[in-house]
Amino acid sequence: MARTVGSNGARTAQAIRQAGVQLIYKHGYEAMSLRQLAAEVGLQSGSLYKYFDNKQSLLFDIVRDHMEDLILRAEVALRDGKAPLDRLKAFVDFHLRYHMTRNAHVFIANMEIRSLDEEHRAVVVEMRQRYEALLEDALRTGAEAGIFRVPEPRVATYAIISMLTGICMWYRADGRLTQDELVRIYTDLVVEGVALPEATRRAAPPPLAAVPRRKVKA
Amino acid sequence: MARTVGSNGARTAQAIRQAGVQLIYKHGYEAMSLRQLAAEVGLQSGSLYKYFDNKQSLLFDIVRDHMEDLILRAEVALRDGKAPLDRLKAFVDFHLRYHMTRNAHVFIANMEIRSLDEEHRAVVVEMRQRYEALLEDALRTGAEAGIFRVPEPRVATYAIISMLTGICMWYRADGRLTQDELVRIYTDLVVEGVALPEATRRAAPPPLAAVPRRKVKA
DNA sequence: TGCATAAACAATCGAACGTTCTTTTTTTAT
DNA sequence: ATAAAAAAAGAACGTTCGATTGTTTATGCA
Repeated sequence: MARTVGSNGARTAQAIRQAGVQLIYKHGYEAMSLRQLAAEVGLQSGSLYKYFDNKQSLLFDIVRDHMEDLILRAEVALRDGKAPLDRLKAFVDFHLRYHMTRNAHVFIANMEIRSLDEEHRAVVVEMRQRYEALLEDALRTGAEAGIFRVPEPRVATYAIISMLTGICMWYRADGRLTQDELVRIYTDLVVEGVALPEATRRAAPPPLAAVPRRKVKA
Repeated sequence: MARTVGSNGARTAQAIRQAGVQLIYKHGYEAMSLRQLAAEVGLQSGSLYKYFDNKQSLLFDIVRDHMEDLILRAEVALRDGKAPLDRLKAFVDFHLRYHMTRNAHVFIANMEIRSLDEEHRAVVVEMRQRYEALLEDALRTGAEAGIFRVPEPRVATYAIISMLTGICMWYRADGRLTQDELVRIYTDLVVEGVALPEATRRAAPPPLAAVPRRKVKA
């Protein structure tokens, strides 16, 4: 056998990418062998090299593409960013939903940075900083406007992003809570943690709408 | 050569453990080779097997010991736990300082769980749940007492722990902010995010003392 | 229909891996 | 002083890894 019937380069490339994401997610980059990956898409390991230069560049491609997508969508989500509080809420909403949906990609982008060599890592780190700046800017302008209590926007950015990103460690689509409910819970946590009471009461009546808040006590 | 002058089993075991932590932290468990580890402590790779059964059990020993230490110290820190708010603050304080100090251990325990085989992983997961329960209990009792606004203690636990643990991704001992300052910042974030306004104002005047709070505006 | 090209196979390379075993040297205890 | 025990060396093992190469087959276009 050589070229197999119905084979198609674009489709195979796609399959390799998808299987690669899943395998790296499950076993880690180092632990995933190219033979394993090849078997997953029904190829011999050597054939993979039609689709990437080497194992390292496969990882980089996956991470870079993911980061590009993340930044692009985030910028869209915050585009008509008016008040800092709105941008903060939009960021939380976007980040959470994205991380709930792209579980594997996100995990890889966060955990396998160390497996990238110097130059590739530098690129990804720079992209991540660009992404983080979206939140940090909102926090900083909010603090300067006197509606956020954020003495250290950089630290708060790290803290909030860590908190939100953590959801991809345990979220399951068939879990007890819906995406909307989770977004609600996290948004409350973040907004209450960051915004001055006056700001929230003035700017946003009851934060979203549906799920009853402050059921406890009165 | 065979046994080297001044060699000592206990000391070597210690050195192996330490070097193992550093190498796994830097390169990941899969990426760390035993030859690399052996070279780090000045041994031949085969000689390592005097000190562990195999690579897997080295990882497990490191993670297990760390988790035991973590839980033990946490229980001590929360021992005289009175009010939920005090226990919450104590947890934040402890968790942060521990994670700032034991950077590498913490990172390994969090990231290399996937590299453990079934039985070992089950043990570690169980320990982690025991640790998480310390925070979850505080949140739950606080919510039931009506001083916390926490509709989902389990989710809030994940969120808070993720946020706090994230500090070991960027904290450096020689950084701009001191441990005390960081503890202050994070504590404010968490307490404000979780406690009802009445509770904080009544129970805790100005949370700690030193660093000026709410400098922004009035 | 014929042909260039794309797609995949099949075999193989050297290096590195975890692990085992035997031997040698040092230390310790008698 | 001597024997037992401890500590490490060092060689070798079977495997697996990422990567390379040459070949074969299917496809799409002229």
